[in-house]
Amino acid sequence: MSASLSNEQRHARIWAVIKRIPRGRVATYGQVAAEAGFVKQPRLTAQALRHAPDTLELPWYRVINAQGKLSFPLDSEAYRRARSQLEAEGVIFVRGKVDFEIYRWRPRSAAPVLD
DNA sequence: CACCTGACCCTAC
DNA sequence: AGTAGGGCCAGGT
Repeated sequence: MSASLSNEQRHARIWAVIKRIPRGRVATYGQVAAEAGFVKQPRLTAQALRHAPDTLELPWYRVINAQGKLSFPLDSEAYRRARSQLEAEGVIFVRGKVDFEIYRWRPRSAAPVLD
């Protein structure tokens, strides 16, 4: 991907992807990055989220790590807010984890996997 | 320029 | 299931 993109441009692209995650679905940091055109750069998603202004009202809680868990300390406010939001949308946690088979976001624009 | 760190990921063990 | 180490890329010091 172009290395001449500014951070704001990169963040904006990632924010746009996050906005597309539907209610009751989740996506991983790596998935979001790849969807925005930044393969193997999951940390870019984390960075974009960290810099995201609240006014954007992004569904940040729908972005979880590749293990199906929330990337926050269990006793943090962020964890509680994210988890209750997801549960309010119907996402079920089993032993602190989300089942990707059920809740993973599958964007239509994704490259078709022909087997 | 050389580390160090991160709302990460993957593969072992 | 939990931990360890390496990989990855961008920013900060």
